[in-house]
Amino acid sequence: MSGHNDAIEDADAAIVEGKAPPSRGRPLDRERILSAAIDYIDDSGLAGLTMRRLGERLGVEAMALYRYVQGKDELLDGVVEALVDAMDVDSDVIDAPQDGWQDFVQRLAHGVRRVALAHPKAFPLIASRPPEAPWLRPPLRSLRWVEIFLAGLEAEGFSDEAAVASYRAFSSFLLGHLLLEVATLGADVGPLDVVDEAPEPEGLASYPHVQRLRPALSIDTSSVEFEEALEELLNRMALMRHETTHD
Amino acid sequence: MSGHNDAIEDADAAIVEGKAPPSRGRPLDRERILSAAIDYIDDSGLAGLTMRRLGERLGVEAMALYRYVQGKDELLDGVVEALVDAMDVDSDVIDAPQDGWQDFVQRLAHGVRRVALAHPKAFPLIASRPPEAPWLRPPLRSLRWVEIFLAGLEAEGFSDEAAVASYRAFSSFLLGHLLLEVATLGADVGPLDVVDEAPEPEGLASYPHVQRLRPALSIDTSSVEFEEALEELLNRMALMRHETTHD
DNA sequence: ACGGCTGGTTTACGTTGTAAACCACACCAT
DNA sequence: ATGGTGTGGTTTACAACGTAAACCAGCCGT
Repeated sequence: MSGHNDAIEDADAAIVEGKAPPSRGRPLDRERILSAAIDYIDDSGLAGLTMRRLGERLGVEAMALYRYVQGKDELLDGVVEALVDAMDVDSDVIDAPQDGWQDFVQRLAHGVRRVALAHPKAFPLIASRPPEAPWLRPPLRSLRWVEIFLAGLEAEGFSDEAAVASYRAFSSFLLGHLLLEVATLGADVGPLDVVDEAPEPEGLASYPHVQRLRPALSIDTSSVEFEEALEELLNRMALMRHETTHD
Repeated sequence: MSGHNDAIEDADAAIVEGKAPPSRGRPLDRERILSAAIDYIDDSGLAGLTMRRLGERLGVEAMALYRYVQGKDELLDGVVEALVDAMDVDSDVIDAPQDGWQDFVQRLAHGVRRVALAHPKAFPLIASRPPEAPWLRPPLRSLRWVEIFLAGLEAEGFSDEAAVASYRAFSSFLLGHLLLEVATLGADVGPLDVVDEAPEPEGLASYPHVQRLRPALSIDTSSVEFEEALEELLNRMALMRHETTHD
């Protein structure tokens, strides 16, 4: 299995001289745990993530994790929280100066997308765990984000209704699009583990259109489709803005 | 817990005269199992669904289920399959005569939505389980549907590209929108169980827009928002059609 | 030297999915 | 009637999971 267990025991015998603390290096903290969890999900799928295995990956016994995490649920919540944080780092939406709401929205969308694509197997968690506040929808689930979004739009003339409507349109667009993109990226979304490449859907022959268009139905890895859809959305938002704005 | 266990034992004693077979009525079949599973999820959440409990609900031991279902995974697949079937019954998309692709698409959308709202806690399964064919995306995951969709559009002048693009736009729209709708309906989406009503998100005070607009952020139970978004989509599809069509 | 904290391990238990063996009846040909 | 073969279920068993509870081992300031 591992082969570095012996290494650990070696250390166990060799700690006499260094200041080497028990298990490994620094004493483990919540952040290390969360990022280890994400790593694990990224390369072995959500289904395989288990307290014991996560512990093992960190060179520690499963129960050790419970000092930093309330339980598995809380750990998963922590994972989505971490992903969300990664998103705003990745979209520069907090500090970077924005020119116009379109730029802002675009930046946001791309930031979220980058993270989604970077962690295809973890992303669905965002959609599948209930947010802290029920009216806070994935993937924009942090209060800060929603605030920035709404404030940003209103600062540029969106009415309350227009801003809220835009928020909804934006988040549902992003969620749907990214979930589908991510799903065709080898994700095993959900409780199930990797399902090895379905051989050839039975009875394909009786569905001529599907059969003929099959290659086209696979998602393109390029971002062109996303780009176009996003463009659409921006237009739509622009319309919303003028429908109810009063400047 | 139940109190009809005794009833069963009564029957056990009383089977002498009737032809009453062992456990209960007819001898259990896959369909009964699946619909029991859906019922269970509907009123106790996906997380609580367990082979033993499902068996119990059917008046049978857990292992009995394995005669009709390969395992839990296969059972969950069965559940989504059942839901998808329910959708096409519910949207009359197979037999009912359609007048124009817009009507067709609208029917489809509403059929899917009805099922989603009828089973808010089960619907996310559709999004979370990998489809038989990887290019077959939720929520339109049956070959038949995709075929009908594509064929329907092409019959009315959509080019291959336009039809495929429409298919994608449609499914990602539907998925995103419904997932969000369903999520704010008391669903416990995913592996976690019901999380009891978050008390009041901490630090709400520092997010004025969010705070002020909070009621508006909750989804409206009416279908107006869905209707509008769908309308948007139809317009967009109409554009796609003429962009690449050649008649 | 010593009580207490910190960070971890051990042990233990209940619950889950499921393999394997087992059983009871119904049905049928002999 | 008599045995053989399904069919539809139960029993038993086990490994893996999440996690509570008790238990260490060093380090700390006094």
